[in-house]
Amino acid sequence: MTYRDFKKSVDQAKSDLYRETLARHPEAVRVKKEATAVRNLERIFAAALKVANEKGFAAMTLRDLSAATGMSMGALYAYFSSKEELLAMLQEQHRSVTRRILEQALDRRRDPMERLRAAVRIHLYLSEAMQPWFFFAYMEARHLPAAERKKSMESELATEKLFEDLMTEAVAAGALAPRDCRMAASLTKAMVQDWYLKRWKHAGRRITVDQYADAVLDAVESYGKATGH
Amino acid sequence: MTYRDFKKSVDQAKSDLYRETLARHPEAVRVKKEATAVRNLERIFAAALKVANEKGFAAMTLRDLSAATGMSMGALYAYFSSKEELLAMLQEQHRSVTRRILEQALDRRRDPMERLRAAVRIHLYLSEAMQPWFFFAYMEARHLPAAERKKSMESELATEKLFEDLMTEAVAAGALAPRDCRMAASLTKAMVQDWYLKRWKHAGRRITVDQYADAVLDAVESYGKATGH
DNA sequence: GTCTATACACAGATAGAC
DNA sequence: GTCTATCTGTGTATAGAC
Repeated sequence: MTYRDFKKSVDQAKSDLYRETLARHPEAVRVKKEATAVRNLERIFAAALKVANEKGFAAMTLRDLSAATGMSMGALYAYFSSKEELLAMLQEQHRSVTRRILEQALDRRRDPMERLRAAVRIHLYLSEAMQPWFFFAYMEARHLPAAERKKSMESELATEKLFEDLMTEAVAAGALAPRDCRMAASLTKAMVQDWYLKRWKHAGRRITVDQYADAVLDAVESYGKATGH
Repeated sequence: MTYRDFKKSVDQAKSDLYRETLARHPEAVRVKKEATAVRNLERIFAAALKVANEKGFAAMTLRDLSAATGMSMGALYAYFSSKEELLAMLQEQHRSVTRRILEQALDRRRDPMERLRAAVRIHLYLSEAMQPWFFFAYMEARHLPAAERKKSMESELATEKLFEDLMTEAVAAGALAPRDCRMAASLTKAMVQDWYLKRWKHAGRRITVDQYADAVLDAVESYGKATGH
């Protein structure tokens, strides 16, 4: 699979997700007509990510958001009841998309090494298709209230655990040499995250996500083939 | 060299650095007695890093800072003329420490592979000794005005370029197999940064900086020994 | 549903006593 | 040098007309 194929399937799934978010926050979104609500939520989320990723969520004022969406502040408050709730909605939507896409992508594969490669690749592809979301979730995690922050940490550790388990399986199957799989997974995660945290750098070097995925997988496999001391 | 040895030399250099910062901002710091100025700048910087790394610099109010330092707001303003200038002072001090320590540590070594190992290790040690500074510089870089942000990006790219050049030298000397050294340096930087960005995770696993450095260098060397396809 | 106008709180910054 | 008291702008949030 290449990034092009992947992106199509993600784009299709997107509008469903807005309907889900509406269903999850019935008390917050006061707008009743679903079509209107979905369209405006999309505008609000897109504008919020754009502005917040430039100057930070705390520094983004609701007047900024009003200007960026073309909606009045009064209208904005029909879609969330406080700025903090907007933050929670953004984080939650991000987590649910990530979970869903990763799960369904790994479903059909069996070979451990193939599953490991797919997990890394899909994670990179998804972060490319939804870069603003991933960047936002990473940078704003510490501004969440305790309960939300915990969810965010767990979600991150789950990804890492997935890498670790797949590596352990690959070792058991003889596809990788014995290693500290938890450390290997941690280092892999760091390389994957750099893709969306430093996008300007990679873009300036004209690196595509496919090339980056190849490089990361190459690093993982050569680390796993050499003998640890 | 281990982390213990390294930390001593850094601690010694620290008070010099406050005197330097004072010299660089004569118009901002109105306090004339050097000993007082150094002592209070130290308190202010430590408190600012602590609070800002918890809730973000934008969300930290000067009243927070006043409470954390035990100084009044009036007193704080004797050490900087605006919150934005405090931000610039913090970033600048971070950059100058990093530059100085890295340069002096690489001075005496000649063998390319040894220099590469030292560069990675020293970078990790320094980020450990000054974790709050590194975390702060990374997370707050995008809130800087354009000119400051440019300096910050250049400083980061310089570190990466150092890794790249040392890898290129190591390849030329036959110590590493031919590879895309820029990509290898980029991946290495990502692993190094993860050490101070996700400290809670590594601390929870009881990983020491020495162990982490070994793992990263192990990854770099096995990547550099396998033949790229 | 969306707008304009406004309430109220709290931020950064300073003046002037000590 | 440091404090307390205060000024002024701007932020979040809402009320009520359309």
